Amino acid sequence: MTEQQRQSSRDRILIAAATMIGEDPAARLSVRAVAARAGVSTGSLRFHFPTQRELQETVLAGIYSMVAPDDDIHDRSRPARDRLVDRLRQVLAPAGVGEQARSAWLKVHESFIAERPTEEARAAYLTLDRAGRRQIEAWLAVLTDEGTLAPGDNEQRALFLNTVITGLSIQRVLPAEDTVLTTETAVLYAAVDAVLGEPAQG
Amino acid sequence: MTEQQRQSSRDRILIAAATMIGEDPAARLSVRAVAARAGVSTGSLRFHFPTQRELQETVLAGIYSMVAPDDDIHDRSRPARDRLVDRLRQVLAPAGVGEQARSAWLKVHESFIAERPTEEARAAYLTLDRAGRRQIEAWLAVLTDEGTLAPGDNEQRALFLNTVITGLSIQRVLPAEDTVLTTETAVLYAAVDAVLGEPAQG
DNA sequence: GTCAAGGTAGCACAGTGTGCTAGTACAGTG
DNA sequence: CACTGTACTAGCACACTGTGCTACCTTGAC
Repeated sequence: MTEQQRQSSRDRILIAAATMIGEDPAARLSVRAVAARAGVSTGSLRFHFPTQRELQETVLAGIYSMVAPDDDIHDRSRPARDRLVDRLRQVLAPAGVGEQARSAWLKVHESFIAERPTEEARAAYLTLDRAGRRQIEAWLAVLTDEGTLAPGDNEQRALFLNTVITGLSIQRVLPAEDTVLTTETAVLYAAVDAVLGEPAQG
Repeated sequence: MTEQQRQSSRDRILIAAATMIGEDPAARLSVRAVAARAGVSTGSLRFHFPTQRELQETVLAGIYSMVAPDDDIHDRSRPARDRLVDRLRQVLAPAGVGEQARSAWLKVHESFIAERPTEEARAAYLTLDRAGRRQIEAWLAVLTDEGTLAPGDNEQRALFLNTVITGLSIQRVLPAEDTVLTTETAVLYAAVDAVLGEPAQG
């Protein structure tokens, strides 16, 4: 039962933390709060997650790993902003978190920045980047079609959202106070609300 | 001597805090540390600066005003969005363009990403980053005071704008189709409009 | 003199993250 | 069977954090 116990305890912590984030995206995820919520001692929590940062990053990774199906953008039963945020999260997901994010970025840096990139590398990046923007544009088109998003320059909007995504992914690599976990969701919604024309308010 | 006492005590605190920042830009400016350094009790510090944030902002404002006067943000003869965009451009300026941007980024990369950063480096970046956000927040406060910007969570708004700035500065380094400059302005205005609550449309 | 402010000192409280130790359950091994 | 090492848990202790509160002391006005 050791294995089951280990899983169940670690999972209980993660579930508790994720739930707390779900209830309040700005939740602090403090040691004692999460431990109490999970019905676990602080020591046990420390055992599974040696540092608080580690816990928060794991939770964040968990949120992003819940992949939604591609056609999720069409699901009108959910608010458009939620759907769009989910899609953007999917774009952001490969960036990873913590150490993973760092090594992922190192590759990008190596290929496109460190040495003045070759024309070939440049072209490769451009098509990749353009593909990302087109993808975002496609999602926006869906929302426009269903009337949720006012007709307008979706290319421009996609460009804007893409910039926000880029900023967020870099902030995952650079040092941060607590994990981006608490702030990232807020920023994503702010960006989406800006595009959807709703009052941008945190 | 009341006036002199008040000034000297308040000033001693500010001087102590500024000195600590000078010695170590990553200083945390905690209540007890500053109080001890200024030769003052924590209670006295609390009296002059009811909240710790207030102290930190005052110190930062003092430092910033020496470096760069930001009068332009007050110029009501120009639209608020233009003024704010200008200020953000100023933040973005040190990032440079083209080759300059590349080498500037290389330094950041070297210090904070390439090697897993030391705790010291981490802290240094954090205070730098925080200072930037506070600066943006200060500008937003001006707009709130003059009634242009609806009262709200300016900290959150600053966080959002900061993310956009980060994204733009990286996009200056990464390969781009045409000059980023044409699209950059549009993105900046989109972000600013999002914060100002105007219909976000380029 | 009396009184009220303005300012100071310093403790108390509720938090925070992390380290440490004692104890438990269980697998593997003699 | 006993023994041992490992995985895990519980819970306290420590050194911090920011803030509220009370007691005390000047100092100036009346």
